[in-house]
Amino acid sequence: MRAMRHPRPEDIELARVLHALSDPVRLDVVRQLDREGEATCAALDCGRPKSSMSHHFRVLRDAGVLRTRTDGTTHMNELRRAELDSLFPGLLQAVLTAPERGAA
Amino acid sequence: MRAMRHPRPEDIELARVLHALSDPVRLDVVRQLDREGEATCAALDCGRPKSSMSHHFRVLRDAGVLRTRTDGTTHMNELRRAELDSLFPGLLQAVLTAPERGAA
DNA sequence: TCGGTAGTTCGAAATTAATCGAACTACCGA
DNA sequence: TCGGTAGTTCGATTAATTTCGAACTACCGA
Repeated sequence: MRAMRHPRPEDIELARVLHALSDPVRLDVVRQLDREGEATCAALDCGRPKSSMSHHFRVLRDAGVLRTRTDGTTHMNELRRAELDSLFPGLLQAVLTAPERGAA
Repeated sequence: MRAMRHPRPEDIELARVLHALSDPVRLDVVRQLDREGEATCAALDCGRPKSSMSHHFRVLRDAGVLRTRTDGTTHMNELRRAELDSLFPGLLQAVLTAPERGAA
C-alpha cells in the first residue's frame, strides 16, 4: 500500500469536494462515517466489490473529505470534519442533514 | 424553444444538486446569480460559446438549482433559493459563502 | 514461514459528461 | 415581412468516471 495522498487544507477545492459528494455511494459512506465516527473500508461496502469501494474512498480522500489511517492490516476512515468546517463552514452539516431527495 | 423542465421540489435530488454545483463554470454562474439576483444567459457567459453555456444552464436547471423564465427573446435565470433552502437547509448558503479553494 | 485478511492497483469495458461549431427556433422591432 | 438577437438543439469529439474481476502488497497470527 503506497503513500496515501491527503490534500493539505489549502489545496482542498470546493468543486472537487462537491463532486466527491455527488455520488450516491459516496454520500452514503459519508453519512455512515458521520454516524459512526470512523470505520474500516470493509464495514462500509455498499454491496459493491472491494475494488469499487476502494475507488470511491480514493475520490473522497483525494478531495479532502476523509482521512484514511492505516491501522495494522485495516484502514480506518474518518471525516476531515474540522478542516472542512473551517474551510467551508456549514457545508458538511448541510449535506449530512439533507434528505437524499426533496420531501414530497 | 421547447418546454423547459423544472423539477418539482419533491423530485430534486441532493446528489444531482451537488453534481450540478461541482463544476467551476456552473459554480461561477451560481455565484453571479446570488450577487445579481437574476440574469440572462448571455450576461453570464464565462468566455464560453453559447452552446456550452446553454449546456451548463440546463444541468443547473435539471438539477433544480435555478429557474429559467422566458421573457420575450431573453431567458432570465434565478436561483431557486426558497426551494433549495427548504429542501437542503444551509446548503446553498454554505456553497456561496465558501471560497473556491481552501485558504492557505 | 505460511496462510489469511484488508485493501490497493491494474486493465478493460461501458457510461456519462464537457466542449464547441453549425443549424435551428422564437420573438422583437423597424 | 425581414433582419437581428437570444438561446436551444444537434452531432461529433474528447475526456473523465464508474464498474468490476483479477492480480498484487502489506501485515498479522499461528
